[in-house]
Amino acid sequence: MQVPHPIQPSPPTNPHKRPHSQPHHQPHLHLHFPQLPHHALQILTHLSPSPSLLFWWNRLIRTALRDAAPRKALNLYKQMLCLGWNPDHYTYPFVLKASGELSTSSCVGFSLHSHVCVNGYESNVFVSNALVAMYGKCGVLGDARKVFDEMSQRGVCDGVSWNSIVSAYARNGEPGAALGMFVLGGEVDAVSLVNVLPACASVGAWRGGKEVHGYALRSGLVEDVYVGNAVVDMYAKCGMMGEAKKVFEGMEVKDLVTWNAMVTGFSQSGEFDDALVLFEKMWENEIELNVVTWSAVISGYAQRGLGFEAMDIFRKMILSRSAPNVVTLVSLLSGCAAVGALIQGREIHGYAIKHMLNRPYGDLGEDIKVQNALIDMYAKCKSFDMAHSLFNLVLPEERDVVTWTVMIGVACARLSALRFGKQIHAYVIRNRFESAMLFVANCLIDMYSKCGDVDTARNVFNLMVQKNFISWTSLMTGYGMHGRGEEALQIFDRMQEAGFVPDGVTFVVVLYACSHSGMVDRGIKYFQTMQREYGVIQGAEHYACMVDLLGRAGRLNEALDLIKGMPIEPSPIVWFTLLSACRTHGNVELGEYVAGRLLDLESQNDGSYTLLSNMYANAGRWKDVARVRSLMRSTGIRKRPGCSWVQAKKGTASFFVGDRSNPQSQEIYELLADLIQRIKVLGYVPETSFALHDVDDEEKGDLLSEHSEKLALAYGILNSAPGTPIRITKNLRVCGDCHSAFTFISQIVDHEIILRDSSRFHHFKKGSCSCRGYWTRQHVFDLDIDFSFKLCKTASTCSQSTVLCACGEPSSTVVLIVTSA
DNA sequence: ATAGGGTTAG
Repeated sequence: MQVPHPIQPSPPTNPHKRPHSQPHHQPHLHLHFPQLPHHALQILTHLSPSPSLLFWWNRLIRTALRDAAPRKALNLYKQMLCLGWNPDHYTYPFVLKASGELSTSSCVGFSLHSHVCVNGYESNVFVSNALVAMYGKCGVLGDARKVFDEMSQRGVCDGVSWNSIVSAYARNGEPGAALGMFVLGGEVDAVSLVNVLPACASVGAWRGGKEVHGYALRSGLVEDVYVGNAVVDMYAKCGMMGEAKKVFEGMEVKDLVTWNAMVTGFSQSGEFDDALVLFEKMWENEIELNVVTWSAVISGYAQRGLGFEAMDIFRKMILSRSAPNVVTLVSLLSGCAAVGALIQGREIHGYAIKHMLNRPYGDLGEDIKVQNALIDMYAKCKSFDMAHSLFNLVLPEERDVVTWTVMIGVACARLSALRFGKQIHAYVIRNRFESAMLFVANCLIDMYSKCGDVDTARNVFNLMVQKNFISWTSLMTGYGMHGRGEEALQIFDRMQEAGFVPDGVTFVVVLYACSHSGMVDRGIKYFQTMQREYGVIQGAEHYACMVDLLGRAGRLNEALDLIKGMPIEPSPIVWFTLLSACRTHGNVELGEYVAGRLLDLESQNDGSYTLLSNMYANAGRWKDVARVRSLMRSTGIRKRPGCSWVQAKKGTASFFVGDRSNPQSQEIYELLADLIQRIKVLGYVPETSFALHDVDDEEKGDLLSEHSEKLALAYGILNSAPGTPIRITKNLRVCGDCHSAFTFISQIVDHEIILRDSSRFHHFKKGSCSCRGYWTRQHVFDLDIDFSFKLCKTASTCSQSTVLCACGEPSSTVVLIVTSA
């Protein structure tokens, strides 16, 4: 075999083989480049290792990386080691990048790190920076920080090192730490901004984001399209689509990511119509769409329960030769599941078999996501046999928590929650999978607490062999949620005895528990000691808790002073809490001032307007109520609709005001009319003033009896066995008239009624009501997630995977499955 | 001759 000389493989040996379209005088090196790797590899495998030829290996690996084939790059590296070559300081940055891009397992990364040390390249700044980046991408924050700290001790950190560590924190759910490192770091370039903006976005720190935007404008870095895109995305994620649009329109250079960020922003902020308009525009302008664009639109439809529309987009996508990926298919399947579209689901299954699953070099971790979505889809389409056989096809070692969760949802849908819990225990014991055990048990604690049964939550907690930080916090939250502050604080003490160190979240829970249980002085004490003794920095959330604590006790001026003395910018939630307290205590003057501050910050939030209007209504200042309403009308801000849902034998049903979409609507309205007649005899008087808060003036009379919570109650009564409790959830606060009606109704029906709304629990029992609890911002956010349930066309066809799609968090899914079991 | 940090969809 004749081997060409490796040093000059690129000049063509036969110029006649060149394509005719290429003029002869062109430099020909790049023309033959695509063929190079293949030959070079053949040649290299026949040569004995030598440092002067190492360059060719590096070049091969670089080519693989550029071709977006990280696995190939790592295989080449393995091959060169097997053939006895020694990598150098150029090789490592390449292979580290490749292993970061795979990021499915940090094992490769760890062994590469040890190779680096053995060969003595850890002092090379390029190599160390690549290590930090690799660890960041693999989610091994501790090691990323270790490498960074070693560099920093040697004083060799440069701009790239700082950017790498910021990126590591930002992409691993530590936006606070990312921002901290950004502030500490020295020089700021485009990449620094692109790293820090998503961190701002993920915590809604739009004020900080705005400053970064300002800096980008002043420094001229906005010209960089990556920076512009990150700014657009930051505003979009903070729900400030107006700002996002302004930046978008001002950008001279836009790319596909810019458009995609806008489409996603509109879709996620509830302005899906605008997203579609933009999508059409991209289509008209013949912008080449990629998988992200298509998936965003598909998931937009799927999240709204519009499975058939999602399917249409999918077909369009295939026709335009875009390749769907795992994200696309999972969104699509959840859409099919939502509308019970079995035939379309099968179509996607066929596509998946042909193009995705069982690829020789496919990523198993990705495949399982499609498998899970398929199983879920078949189950939701009542094709249980198919779901079972698919489940059996998944190898036991590949099954993950989601697989089991989906299957348990199929297998034990009719069992009570407790039996479900036992199944989980059994599965966990069988699989000796402690981390999942913890995860599920923590979910159970959360679920039982939210269902109003904190004592069972305590039992789950007591039975846990292994507890982690979340377990303690969840139970403490459960007690706080039910106004059992003393018990919450006991858990707080015991948690520390068990060796767990409280963090910022713990103190939010502690302060809220104090707040709701009226333990003002103890709350103040914890607030003062948290920083001094525990080293936990007081954030906006803690100030919000304190404002709530003082506000509930009627100490409004102290609350205001506290806000004025805040070392950080008061967030909207802080002002909102004070406004809420002003309404409770009827302090209209202060309320007006606070509302002014709040609207300066968040002019788009319908909640602020509603609170203000309710405050005026409580004070009987109807002219002001009308003024707020016309302000809302003129600025185009719409009050978000009230929605209630209830669990009964048939599953979960949900209702808007005056909703008639439920098949049982006629019975529901008849029962409601009957109940109202009967409670009027007992002394119930409809309180029409409350109607003003929720509906337009001209409709107030009639619609009082059609409030979503009343409809949900009637449905619950129709579909529950006598003696069983009825559990209703509402996304907003329950209206005063409904509260009074529920109290009377609980006197004449054989059901205890537990209503959870956006502020607390209400237990109605035999003609009396006890209200207890509090909600943190997280809880209200949970309600928003549940609210998206209703966005699915009808409750009976809404699936858990739709909700999974909406909230994107498996823990919520587990909770929802348990709740509906 | 060759190197490290970057945005969007679930």
